[in-house]
Amino acid sequence: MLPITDLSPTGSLVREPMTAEAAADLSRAFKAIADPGRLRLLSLIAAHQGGEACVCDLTEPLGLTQPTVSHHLKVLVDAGLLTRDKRGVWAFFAVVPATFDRLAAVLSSATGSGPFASPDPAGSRASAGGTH
Amino acid sequence: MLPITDLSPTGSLVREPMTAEAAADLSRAFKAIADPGRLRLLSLIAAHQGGEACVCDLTEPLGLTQPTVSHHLKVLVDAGLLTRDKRGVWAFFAVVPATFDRLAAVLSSATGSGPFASPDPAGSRASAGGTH
DNA sequence: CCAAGACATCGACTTCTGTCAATGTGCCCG
DNA sequence: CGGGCACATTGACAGAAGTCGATGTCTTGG
Repeated sequence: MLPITDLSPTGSLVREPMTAEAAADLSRAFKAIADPGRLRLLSLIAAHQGGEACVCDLTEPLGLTQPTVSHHLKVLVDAGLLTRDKRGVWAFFAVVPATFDRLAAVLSSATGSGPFASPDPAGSRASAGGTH
Repeated sequence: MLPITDLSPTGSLVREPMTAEAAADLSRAFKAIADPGRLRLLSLIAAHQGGEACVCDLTEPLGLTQPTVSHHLKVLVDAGLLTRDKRGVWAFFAVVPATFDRLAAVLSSATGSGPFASPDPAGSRASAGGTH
């Protein structure tokens, strides 16, 4: 129900492996995007008039039924990637750029200082092999 | 088997919705990251000595069996997120920053010019509601 | 107040995914 | 050359996820 508590809960883990809790939170967010239909939904909504769209605008171009589209939209809203705004009979959905940025920051950290950054890209192979 | 053909196959779709093929490619990449164990694996490898680690270094901190860890590593290698380098009896895995950057670029495009960018964040609501 | 439209929810089904035990493969040391 | 070690593969299973038809809820228009 809650979108995402914290996408980088462990700022001190820059040089330490991610905790199981942090990994679970992150995986919840990435699972929401790891679906072809939902990716197309996000793209369709972003490319739509005014950056928002209702369900009836998305059902046909996706080739999925209305309940399925509604289900995917709920997943995206729960993940904090979309906002739902019900006006009259229609429900308008719009992207939340901040959430995308936070996820992007985690991934781009591979070449920066995040959880996927290599402290020593090439060197100190003295103890390579670890405890063996 | 092939890592990822192209993470942004449709550069011209900046203002057009993503194609089904592009969405399928992207979802394959994100599915690889959308798992708590694999996220921790990536983090563990990046934080390890020299930015690389073998299976035996990862089994115990993850709390998963060796076949399961090996399976996850294969998924990550197939997605182009890790490289495998077999030296002697050990197989060393290292992160591929370029792949992370490409995925991050797709997500950060929500506030830029990518597939998730809103052409008109607030305005031109004249035709809001589309065909209704 | 009733009918119609837009969307959400439910129930059921199929497929995908993560996990493990058991086994196979290749390398190294004695 | 034979035994042990690191890792990959296989087969089987439980749980999760995507999809649809049917139905419920709410709003608007007549």
